[in-house]
Amino acid sequence: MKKINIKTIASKAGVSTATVSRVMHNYPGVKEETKKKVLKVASQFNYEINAVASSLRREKTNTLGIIVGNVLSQFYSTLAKAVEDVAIEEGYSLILCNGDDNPQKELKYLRILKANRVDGIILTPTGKNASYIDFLKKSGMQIVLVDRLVPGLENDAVLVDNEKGSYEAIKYLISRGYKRIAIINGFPDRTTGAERLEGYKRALTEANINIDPGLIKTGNFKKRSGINLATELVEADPRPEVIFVTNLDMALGAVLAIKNKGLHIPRDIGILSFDNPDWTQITDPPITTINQPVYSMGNTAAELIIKKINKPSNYRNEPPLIIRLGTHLVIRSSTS
Amino acid sequence: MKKINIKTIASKAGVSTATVSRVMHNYPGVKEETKKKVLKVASQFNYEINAVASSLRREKTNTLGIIVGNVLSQFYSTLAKAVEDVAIEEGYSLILCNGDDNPQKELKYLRILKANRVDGIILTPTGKNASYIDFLKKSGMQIVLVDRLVPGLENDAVLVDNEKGSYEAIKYLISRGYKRIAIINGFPDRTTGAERLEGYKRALTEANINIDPGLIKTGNFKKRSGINLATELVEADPRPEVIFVTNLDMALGAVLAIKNKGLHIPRDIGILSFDNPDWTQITDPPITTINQPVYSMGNTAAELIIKKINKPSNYRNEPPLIIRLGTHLVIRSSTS
DNA sequence: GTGAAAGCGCTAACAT
DNA sequence: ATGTTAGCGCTTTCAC
Repeated sequence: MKKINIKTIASKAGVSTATVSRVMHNYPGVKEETKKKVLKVASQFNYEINAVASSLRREKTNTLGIIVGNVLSQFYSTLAKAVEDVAIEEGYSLILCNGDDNPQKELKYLRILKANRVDGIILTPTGKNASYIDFLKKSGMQIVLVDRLVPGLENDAVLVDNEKGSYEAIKYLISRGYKRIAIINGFPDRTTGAERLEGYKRALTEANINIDPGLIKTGNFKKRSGINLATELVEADPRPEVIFVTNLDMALGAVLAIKNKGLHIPRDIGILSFDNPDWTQITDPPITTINQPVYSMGNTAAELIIKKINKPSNYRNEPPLIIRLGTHLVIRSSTS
Repeated sequence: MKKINIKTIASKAGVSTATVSRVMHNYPGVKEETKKKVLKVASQFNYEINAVASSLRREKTNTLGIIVGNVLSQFYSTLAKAVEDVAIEEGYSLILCNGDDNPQKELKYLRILKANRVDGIILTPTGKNASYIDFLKKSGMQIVLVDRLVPGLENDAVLVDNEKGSYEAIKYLISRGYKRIAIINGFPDRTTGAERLEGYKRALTEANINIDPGLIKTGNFKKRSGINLATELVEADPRPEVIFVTNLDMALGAVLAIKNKGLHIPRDIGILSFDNPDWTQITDPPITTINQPVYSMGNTAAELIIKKINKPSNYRNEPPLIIRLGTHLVIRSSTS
């Protein structure tokens, strides 16, 4: 089948390529009759503007890139969906990249997205590539961070109030009589990790509970580390009364480890976790969680980046816009 | 900051643009010294080939499109991850589209991907746009279906043996003494729905159990319909002894509905579901599931499409390649 | 081993 | 209201 391009359509419709272009983009000032004629030919041939050529010429791709940790995690897939929903609404396509929370991979993807001249990048950063991100910004790329910040980089971001979320959760635990409260945290060099630990410490300190380094464990936000660290905690003597886990992948691991030891939640030990997908309702027992507005984060980030793309001048001399959304505690029966 | 393109690099390095192109693509036949010089300048400027221009010229974008139902569902996000893993390995980017199992949206996305001149499309089809998909194929687009087929369209596909998966599951239930076995199925016009129902019927028929239309419910693969249909089933008199649910989103709904009625699983009623994410291990009770090799499906589909892109002639006169992967039953305590 | 130049398909400024 | 045309940045053929 021979190639159909704007010239084909133009000649079949007896008009110039400029007119075809105008019609396809629904520009005003084309006679109704001409328009109809062109559209008819176009649909006859199932013609679509070649977005590659169009992007080259306009220096605009109408494409966004998103780099997430790993879409296998419900947190990130929700983020991706939220961004895609806005993108499609606004006429953008979305290139999906799984950075695996690996700084090298992140850098590789940033370069790929740059090469593809996406109009903007939404990034859940590892925290490591500040200088390259800065270079991208200087060369005109729009970037919005989600969930975390990059130390040493001033950039717009949409996040959750992690410190407060943690603080309130621990305060709740204390109010329920818990004293030996352990934490399984993720990477402390991720701002989420650092902030959640801060909230934990603040709540304990305010309640005059000693901060016991033996109760602070550091994992990598993955299930495996939840299993390992929960096992360590549970084997300690005395064991903690409750474990606060800073994301659900690790919490899943922790629950598995606890059950594996034959212990009962919450009678023998309690569990409280960040993140709140549907299925936490039907686990044994249903898990008390800190609900983050994940979809809203993605949505907000996408809307922000599109606004910035459309009117970069509005943001040029502004300080970085940091949007913090609130969390809320969902009390279920994994804490007594 | 002024724009850096191949000309900039060429002039700074004192060579022609052709040479820069050769170096950037690591073509042979460039003097080592020239190469070094060019690479040095390129890295100085953080230069990346403009993929948009390159794509236009080569008529190849090194981009794949994937249209999934909805990445919020673990099934689809796993698929997306599997495809992305292969894509990046092979030097492709991935455009993610959430078709929401809606034929109109699917068509819209197919057009967008066409406009973007992706090299191939991986699609979990709604089953509805056979003629447009056929047109795409005729205009040279590579397409691989995943999980389902499109009636009336001959196309390569990677799926699971749904009929057999269902059949074995029901046979297992019968062997455990269950007789009144209900099914909550998804869209019967999706091939997955149809095939899973077939397996259910075959197992019952073989065991000389009457097929009771009152025990066959049809939903839309979403949680809400799981809630509604399970409620209907549970309120019936006599109620079924076990419900076979054909995906996990609906099963989650069903579990919620059953608990809401104060019934105990599996004492009062059993549950068995397609799909097997990690968390089905820690639900109350852990759910007996039909494990599909979702990641392998995505992987296989991606590898296939890239092979087809690289050597379309190998596939030109072949009959459609239908790859069926096996499932296996994971017995847990939601069935007794 | 390297360079010159045409052209991929489109858009937008300008001309009519 | 519509047409003409230069040029976006790159790749590749052909020439040297």
